[in-house]
Amino acid sequence: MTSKNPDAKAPDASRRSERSRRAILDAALALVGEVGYNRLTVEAIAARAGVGKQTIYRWWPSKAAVLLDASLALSGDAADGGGWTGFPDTGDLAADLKTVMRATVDELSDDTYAAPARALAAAGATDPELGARFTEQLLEPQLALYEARLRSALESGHIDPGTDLRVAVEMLVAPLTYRWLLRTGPLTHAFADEVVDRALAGIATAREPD
Amino acid sequence: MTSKNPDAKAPDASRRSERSRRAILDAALALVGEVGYNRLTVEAIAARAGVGKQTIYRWWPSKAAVLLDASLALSGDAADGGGWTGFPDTGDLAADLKTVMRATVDELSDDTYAAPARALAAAGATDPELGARFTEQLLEPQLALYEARLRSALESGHIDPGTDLRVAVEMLVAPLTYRWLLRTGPLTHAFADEVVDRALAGIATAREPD
DNA sequence: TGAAAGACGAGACGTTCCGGTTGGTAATTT
DNA sequence: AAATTACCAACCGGAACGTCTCGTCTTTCA
Repeated sequence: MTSKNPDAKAPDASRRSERSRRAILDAALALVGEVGYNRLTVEAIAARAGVGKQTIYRWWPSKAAVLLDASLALSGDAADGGGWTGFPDTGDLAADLKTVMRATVDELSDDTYAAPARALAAAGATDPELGARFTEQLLEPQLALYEARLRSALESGHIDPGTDLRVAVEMLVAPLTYRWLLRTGPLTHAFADEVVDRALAGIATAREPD
Repeated sequence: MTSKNPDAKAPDASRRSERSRRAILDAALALVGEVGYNRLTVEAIAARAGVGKQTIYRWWPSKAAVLLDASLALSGDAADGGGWTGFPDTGDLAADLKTVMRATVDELSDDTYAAPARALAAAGATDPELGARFTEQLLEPQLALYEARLRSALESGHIDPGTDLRVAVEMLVAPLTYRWLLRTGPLTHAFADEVVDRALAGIATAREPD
């Protein structure tokens, strides 16, 4: 597992088959939605993709890594397509946050996107190395968008200057993720709105600036 | 796996060996701390406990179920021992919450307790049935304690009467769990304090009552 | 008190899947 | 044209699964 073959022939990336790569990622996404992460096997991915197992093992160290790449490609496609890249900034912080967090609720309720994300979050919780990559590559970019929006609000005086923005971001995002992963309650737009309102009350400046 | 044998002879619980049961739970807890959840096997649990595999399969449907029972026993022991059962209620809500949440931070940083909890949370995220039992039997009792304390504060006028206490509880607990599971930052007493202060600001009454 | 029932420890069994390897094929480079 | 290299397919030991069969021991009941 951990021991690398010293004669490991570094594969030539320039000769890599893009067709196979896409087929593998697509198959992984489809299968994790059908059978779940635990029953997901490299063999099944290879069979579904019409690919030899070796082709998978050549380019990825584990099924978790395959799924991470697949999710990255998925979110990349979403960004290229209709999805937003930047955070809305209409000047109304609460409204902007609700817009995004409602969209997040919808996303987490859609199994096409949620199944692999859930699988990765779970796998990352017990596998520190994978968890680090998951958090860094998928989660942090999202959190950075929130933080940028909050910084904008802070600079325009809507947020208490003493606020730790990182903590503020997590207080917004964590309740949603918590309910989603642990299923402690329904994940609704109303819940998202309530979280935004309560969290903002905790960091807002007492009066409207200017 | 899922199909139950129709001729499944229900084992007679009254004849169950308490000695074996404890040995199995202890072995499961010890092993999950040593090798982690992924490498935890039923065979190893049986060997460590000095027990036949069948004895495990007779009483539990999966290794996850074993670990859940083990964790329940663990938290039960903690409650019987030095642990607190009721929530502190000194009249100072913020102080009481910080006391408990700092203790939670310490608990989540201690691998004896955290390793099985992390494994269960992860397994429950992908296995809805297990997740439901985990949430219901381990999580909800904890959340209920928080909610009771908040209700006390609400009745004594320290909290806005319009507050949804359930949401308030999750806004307190979720950030801690989030950092713990996803490792987005250090899990410290300072973080717990900050969360309490910010969350309370969002639900506190504007002035001290009476 | 003796026999039946049932849980127990130990471990063999067939299955599934893993991770790695080999062989033959197709495609690109030289 | 020849060599290189990724590709697909197939096969191999090993690990763990879940089921099962023993012989032993305790409990229950006739």
